[in-house]
Amino acid sequence: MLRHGLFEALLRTEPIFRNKEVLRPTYTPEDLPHRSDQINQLASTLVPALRGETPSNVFIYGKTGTGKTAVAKYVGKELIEAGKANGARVNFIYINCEVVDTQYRVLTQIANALTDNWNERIPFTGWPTDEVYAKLREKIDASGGATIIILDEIDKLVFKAGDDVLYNLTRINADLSKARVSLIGISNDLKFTEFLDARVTSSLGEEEIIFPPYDAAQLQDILKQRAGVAFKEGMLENAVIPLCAALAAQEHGDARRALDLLRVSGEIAERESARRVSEQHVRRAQNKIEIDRVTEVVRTLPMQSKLVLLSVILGEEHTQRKGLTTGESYDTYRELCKATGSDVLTQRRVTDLLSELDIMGILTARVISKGRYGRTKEIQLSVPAGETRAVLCEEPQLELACNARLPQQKLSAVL
DNA sequence: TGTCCACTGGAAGGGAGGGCTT
DNA sequence: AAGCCCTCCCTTCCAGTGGACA
Repeated sequence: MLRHGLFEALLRTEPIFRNKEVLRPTYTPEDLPHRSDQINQLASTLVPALRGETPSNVFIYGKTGTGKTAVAKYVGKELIEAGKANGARVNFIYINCEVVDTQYRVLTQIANALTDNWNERIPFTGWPTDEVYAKLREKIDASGGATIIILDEIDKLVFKAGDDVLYNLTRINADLSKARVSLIGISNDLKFTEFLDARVTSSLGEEEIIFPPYDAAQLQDILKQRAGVAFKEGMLENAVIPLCAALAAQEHGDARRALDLLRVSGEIAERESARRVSEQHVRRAQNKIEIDRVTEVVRTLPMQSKLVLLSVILGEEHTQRKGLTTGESYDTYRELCKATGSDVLTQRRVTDLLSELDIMGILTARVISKGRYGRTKEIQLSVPAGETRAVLCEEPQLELACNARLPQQKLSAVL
């Protein structure tokens, strides 16, 4: 039967958002509060591009959600404008190395960004790498002026493909006659520089810009600025923005997190047809974001890790207490493997899988000594059992064990 | 005080699978 | 196609250990 007025009822409720898009991480705002130092620093490093000189390469470092990408894109946009106004040719190419993560793809991406003509594009596979490099050189030279290349999440590229690309790109100026290239590397992980050739490190790090985390007050400013555009007038209770800022400040001052919180709070309020967004909505949003994160992590776990995790959940259920020993969870795991027809790994391997789950924050495992009764790890689930179990149940192989459970007596005999 | 439990976690190495070169 | 190397996942082996208990 059709429910009449299903959408009418929803449409009648006053919308809370004016423009939700400005709260999304992909949005680059016109104005970046508390980042003027970094903007100026980057701009003054790049300004030689407008004078026909070669700008230094720049390395940008900062934790997630500190505005690195936004600042780089913002300065890029301004630079192109200034170039047009002053008759200087400036190319600005943004590459996210999490997506474009091999030498071939990076070079192709840059070359194709400099081509308007579809027929001249380099195919996504097929060419020898040195030929791509030669073509790229030719295109950069043909385009002339300055070409600024942003390599975002550059650590991902180095881990995946090594530093050959960076080595080649940092030396490309020597092979150019009419044009100049400078690189901006962005990373939230400093460790990756250990894997770089010393020549690449010194060349890439000619200039360094550090993005410190935002504190709670700065996050409030950011939220206020965006909330003004995102929400309709008077839709936020006074406590909402300070709370979002405080919660995000606890998590290493991540602006992305703060904006997510605000957006999800609004969505929850809207779904409930609430008149305004309240503190309660923020708390619920915090909870929802955390559960979504866990759900995503658990869903993408390899099969054996899922088995180990499920055996911890089942083990806690059956023993009716928090905190299992390694031996207990391994016994449950073995039963579970038999019940699902999976391979049984050794205890040694399972301890490693447990440690991995510990590092991911899905459970906590700490070494305790029970004296006479040996030394072991005490393993506790640190995520909601119900939701986690529901995600594990999605796996066809685990569905039965998850829902129908293991044979009761068999398990209790073991435990 | 020494014993001994139930492990921990390092080291070394096997083998499957993918990618690259020849 | 063959050979080689690398990475990942895993096993086997084993020395080491905190602290309750005799």
